[in-house]
Amino acid sequence: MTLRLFNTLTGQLDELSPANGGELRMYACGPTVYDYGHIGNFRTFLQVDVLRRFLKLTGVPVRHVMNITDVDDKIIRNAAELGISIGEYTPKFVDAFFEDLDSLRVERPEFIARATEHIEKMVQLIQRLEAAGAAYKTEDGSWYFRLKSFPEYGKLSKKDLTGIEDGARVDVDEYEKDSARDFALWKAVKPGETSWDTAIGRGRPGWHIECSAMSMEFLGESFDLHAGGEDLMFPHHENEIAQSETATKKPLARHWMHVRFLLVDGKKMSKSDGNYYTLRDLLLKGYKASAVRMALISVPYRHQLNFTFDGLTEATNAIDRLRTFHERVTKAALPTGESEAMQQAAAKARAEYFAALANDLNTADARAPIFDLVRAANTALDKNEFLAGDREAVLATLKDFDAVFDVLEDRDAGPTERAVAWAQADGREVAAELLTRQGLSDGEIDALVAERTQSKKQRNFARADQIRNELAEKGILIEDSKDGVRWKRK
RNA sequence: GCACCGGUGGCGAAGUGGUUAACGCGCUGGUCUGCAAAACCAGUAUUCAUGGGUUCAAAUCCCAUUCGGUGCUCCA
Repeated sequence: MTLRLFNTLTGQLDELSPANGGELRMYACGPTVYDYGHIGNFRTFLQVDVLRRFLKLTGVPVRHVMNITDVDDKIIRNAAELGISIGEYTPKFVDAFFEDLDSLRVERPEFIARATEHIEKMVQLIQRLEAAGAAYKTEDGSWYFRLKSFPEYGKLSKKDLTGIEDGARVDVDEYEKDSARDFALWKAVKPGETSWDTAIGRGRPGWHIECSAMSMEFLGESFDLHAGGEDLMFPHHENEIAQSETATKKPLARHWMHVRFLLVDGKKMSKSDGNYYTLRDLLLKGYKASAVRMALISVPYRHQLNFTFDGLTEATNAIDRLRTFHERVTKAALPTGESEAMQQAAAKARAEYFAALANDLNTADARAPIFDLVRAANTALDKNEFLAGDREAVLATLKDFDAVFDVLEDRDAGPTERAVAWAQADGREVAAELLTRQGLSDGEIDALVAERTQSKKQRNFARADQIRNELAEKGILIEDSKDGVRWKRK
């Protein structure tokens, strides 16, 4: 099954497959590590995760590179305010970023490329551009890309810049540029700023050059897919194309994927509007990492997603349904044999699931057949028509579902515990409820559940209900079934 | 201002010319249960922002209106 993915460059759904057979080589823009990641960042990384997981599920090996921008204006500014170097400033946020990715179960790209570790490659690329007549140095020692040297500029974002007059938006600090739209490749050193002493002078890289240099380093001069948030389309990706293609005379990437911004409560997220959330904020409000993952994944990447707390609750409950079902199918005592109906239902769900994802990663559509299967199987289980031979077929379909969604197994305690530990270490307030929930060990719960079962046998329902209520207060829910008692953490 | 995207049940969200408008959450009633929970069953949009048009046929195409969002500048 071949994935048909919207290609920003062509404006249509194009099949995505490795140009040279073998690995699919992709580059996805990563974070600028000047602060903790917010849910908008993570929507993009999660959607790219969906993409790479689906590729792997369909048998396409992936060579995925993500950059870490660990030098830029904001980082320099923030570090300066604290009176420390950028090398002292960024590690905390790099670590936090990867911890958050782990919490959200985002797979690690095969390669992580840090801007500050590839300065030399960037310098070489700028020299190459200079040789091609596309880069020039200004009096202060900065280097710029000459936009006029790349007539195709704007082909990705479909912008026609020919009609835009120079001077309309000239930045007064940049009067030395040949043209107002020429963009920086290298910024001359300023007093007190981090800089590198290089063949093209002392300074630091412009933002766009790192991606051109590092994608070339890890993926070659032309590769299969380049992805990122929609905001990066212009100017960032447009500039990457200009730099790379001018230097190599080859298409940078055949396929471009852009993830739409999310809204929070119907508005663009911003700190001043008070609707700005990091992953940690949500975990500390008691939401599960899996629910955040589910909520951010369930709306297809090309659609605006309106993030709300109701949406997180919905995701939480949907996951509960799936997990409850998964456990039921796994553990139920079943009559021997195979039922034609269930075999077919599992196969149909699987086929529809794959078809939905292959159609431009339609995650919303992909969920539907899985829930259809859950209902059909629950019904069969209730009627004792679900047979032992059906278990494998249904679990196989769930496994394919989870290969992309990755929410079935309850691993939510870890991220929440980490968030709590981080908040306490950081001197932040932690809700008491969150702490009490962590108060009971599995063994203690098992003991209480056993006592309740015993009480029930003795028809001491008062004691049984008392135990159930006590556990409920601590976020533990009990469910009696014909296959025994099970409990789960809310 | 210019450009783009979208308005589908209480909420989220599929579906982009043709069976009873997926799926999830929620809500109501029922079955099951000592009571719950889970699960299942039934109900919950005669209708897809509004008005007009094209067509044998439109949520799906066209026009207008309206509302919301985004981009044009750092931003995932």
